[in-house]
Amino acid sequence: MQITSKFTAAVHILTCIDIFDGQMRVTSDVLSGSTGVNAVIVRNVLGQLRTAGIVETRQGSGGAHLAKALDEITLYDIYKAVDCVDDEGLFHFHENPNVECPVGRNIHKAMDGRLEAAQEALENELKSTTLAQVVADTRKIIEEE
Amino acid sequence: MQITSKFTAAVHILTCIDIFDGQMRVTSDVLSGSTGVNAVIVRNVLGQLRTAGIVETRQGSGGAHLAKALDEITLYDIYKAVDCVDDEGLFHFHENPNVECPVGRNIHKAMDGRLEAAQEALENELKSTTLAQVVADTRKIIEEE
DNA sequence: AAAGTTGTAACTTCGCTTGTTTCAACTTTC
DNA sequence: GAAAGTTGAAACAAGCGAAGTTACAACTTT
Repeated sequence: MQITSKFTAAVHILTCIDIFDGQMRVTSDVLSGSTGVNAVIVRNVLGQLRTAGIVETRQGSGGAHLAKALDEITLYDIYKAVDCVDDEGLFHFHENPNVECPVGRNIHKAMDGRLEAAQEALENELKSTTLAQVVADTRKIIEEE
Repeated sequence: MQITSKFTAAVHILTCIDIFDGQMRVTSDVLSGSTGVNAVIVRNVLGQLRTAGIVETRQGSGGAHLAKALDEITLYDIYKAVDCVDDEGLFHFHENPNVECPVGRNIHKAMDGRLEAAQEALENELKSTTLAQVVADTRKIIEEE
């Protein structure tokens, strides 16, 4: 099992927008070309990022722009925006533990806190990284090529 | 996307083995009854846990037993045993970034370290929790019922 | 008015997770 | 040693979600 590639695609998309905005009109077609992700999927991702207040797009005119400063966008913001995990959480509990069994009816309670803590550890790490860092690294690697 | 329920099922299974071993023969049927998970799946999970050196099972005789002390089994050991994530890692990178594009051919390098750090944060949290803690909590909740 | 772009819905494809069926190999018990 | 119960494993089916695809209305710019 893996976290949807929409997440890495979204980071890629935002990095492109930052780097190419001003030089060209960054349309969903351009972004599809760079990411290798279908243009409709790109537009879906852009839609989710727009809902989250991370980018600005408009029908007709074409070209996406960042709606926030790079260092105000964390990887967690992006991860949340593209719905990597739903309300159920990262871990999928087996669905029919037997309530007739003392373990079956209590295992959920015994585990939930620990599963949440693990998920939180992941998310805190994502919160501590900003898009500014990723873009800076990308620019640096490009310059060193 | 979610981490396979085999993980929580495995923890449930191990908890049952610890609590019921001695009182009854803890067969895959018994475990299937408590977890609500198909008995064949239970046997698969037990097989993975056996490969990892966490439980002992034998053909014919029936009944699983723990192969280690409770406090020597971490949630991470179980998570690894049941193959929650493969070698690719927890995050799924979009597969065809365009190497003609400076961002496309470098985004992987720019992100990989940070994705690994996030995954590690999750796994470290799982490493810090032992089955002993989960079983202790489960017993406590049962007593308080 | 024409051309290009976004937003969205409906459908398809593919792979993964879980369940199911089946059966050989093994152990215990009578 | 035969019967009953259990494990291990393979093969197949069903269901679900991710990603791609097609199609088109709404919008902007020229």
